Amino acid sequence: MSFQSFSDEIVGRLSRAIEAVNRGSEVLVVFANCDVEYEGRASGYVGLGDRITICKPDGTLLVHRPTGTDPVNWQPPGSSFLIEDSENGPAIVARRSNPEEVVRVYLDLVYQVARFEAEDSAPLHLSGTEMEMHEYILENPEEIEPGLRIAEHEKETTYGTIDLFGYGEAGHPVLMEVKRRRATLNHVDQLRRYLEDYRDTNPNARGILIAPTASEKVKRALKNHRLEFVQLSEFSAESTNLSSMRISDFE
Amino acid sequence: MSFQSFSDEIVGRLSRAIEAVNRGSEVLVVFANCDVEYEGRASGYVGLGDRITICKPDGTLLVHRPTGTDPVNWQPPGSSFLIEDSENGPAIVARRSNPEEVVRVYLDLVYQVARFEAEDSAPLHLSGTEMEMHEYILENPEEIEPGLRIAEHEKETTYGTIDLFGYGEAGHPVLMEVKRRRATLNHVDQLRRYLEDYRDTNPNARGILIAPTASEKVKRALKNHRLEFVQLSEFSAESTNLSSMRISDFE
DNA sequence: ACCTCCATTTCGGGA
DNA sequence: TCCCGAAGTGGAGGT
Repeated sequence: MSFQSFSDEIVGRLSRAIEAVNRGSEVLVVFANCDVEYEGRASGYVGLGDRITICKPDGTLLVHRPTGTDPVNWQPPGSSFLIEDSENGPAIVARRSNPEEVVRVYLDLVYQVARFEAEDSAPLHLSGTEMEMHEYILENPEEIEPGLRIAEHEKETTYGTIDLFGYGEAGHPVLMEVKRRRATLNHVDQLRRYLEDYRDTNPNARGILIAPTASEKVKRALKNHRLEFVQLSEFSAESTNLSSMRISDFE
Repeated sequence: MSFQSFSDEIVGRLSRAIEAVNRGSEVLVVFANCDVEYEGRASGYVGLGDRITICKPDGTLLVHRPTGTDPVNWQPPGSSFLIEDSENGPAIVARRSNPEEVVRVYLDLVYQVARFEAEDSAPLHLSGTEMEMHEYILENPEEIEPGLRIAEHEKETTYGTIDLFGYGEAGHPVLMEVKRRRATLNHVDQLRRYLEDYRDTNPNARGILIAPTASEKVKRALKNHRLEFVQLSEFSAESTNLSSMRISDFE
């Protein structure tokens, strides 16, 4: 079998498979040695290597190396696929507009082509998010401080959304920024930004950063700006034993 | 063929494949109807659906739905794999510590199992990054403003790293924060934070946010804090035609 | 190991 | 559509 005929056969198989992907009915997975070219918001190139290319029916392209969580190249949902038979051999092309971007996977050697008629409509249930932390605090404001009364959730202001807004025991407004993981200087900035408007009119307005942990540097930055830190690590489902939860707990 | 024997056969094939993955020599890709359980920093569950599960030799697990760029569940590099034959059928288990996390892919129906002895050591060359923007400004400071002299790149301070630090024509210190895409309020915060120390001792210290675009709100926020905006969209490789670049330009 | 910040971030929600 | 902020963010680079 000459290279040309091999290439023709592959191109035919890939073209038929890509049609099915563009119709929205199948996932295409190609195991191949390839190099990849990208141009769009940035531009890039990665030389020959063994990779797994996935074309999803929603127009997502993924090119995965044998290492790492993130694809080495990709195209977000909404792209359209095309097999180009260039002089360098067949290439999987994924193109989108807004922004104009194109990824070309030049197939040097195709090991395997797999088509997968996949159906998946199950919702993902995720627990331990920041939103759940909000809800926990709404139901247990005393965990933040005695006498705290929470008046608003996701309060919109000119310069962003305050996670939780309320009033302390002394009646002063309290702005709360909640983080589900270790607080950073950025989070301090965020809280300061929200608070600015309030302190203009009410110098006694308070700001509390709520997170499971914070470095000394972050705590110092908070102090310098007359902001407070409240540690809150355990919330909601933390105590429930997930090893005993399955479908029942999520539906 | 009874279900039991089917399961036994699959478990055997998967176990042998997982061994190869843990040895670091192969990628395993499983096309299956499955449900997935995750517990770690958060916890989650997604019901039955057709998905592609990828086990990489560096200990990365990916579970991909037929839609979306991101996996519905995953485990970062460093995890170790195991086939568990539970009462619910065989499951691919990926576990890691620090943080302690586990993902279980319960295989309800396996359509296909693919093993891929993949070798990939090609470096990724990416162009159009923020670092390239820095370099462009270092070489063309006049694009920011006439008379600007840049003294330091990535200048470390107590509260973060200043992208570019220099002196304006009048001799005042100039702090620059560079963004490769549209500037946000967060970026304004970042610049303000860096500038605070300087304005304590030198009220004439200036701050410039450099980005291709910024919303009116961001520009207003900058003005309110006596900060400046400089638009810089074209830099370095923008003019070079990538359609004519291939291996030669990257090596 | 911690800190900091970029990313072709992606994704979701609201105006 | 843009804007804003979370994410099980991941990943790199420095200390």
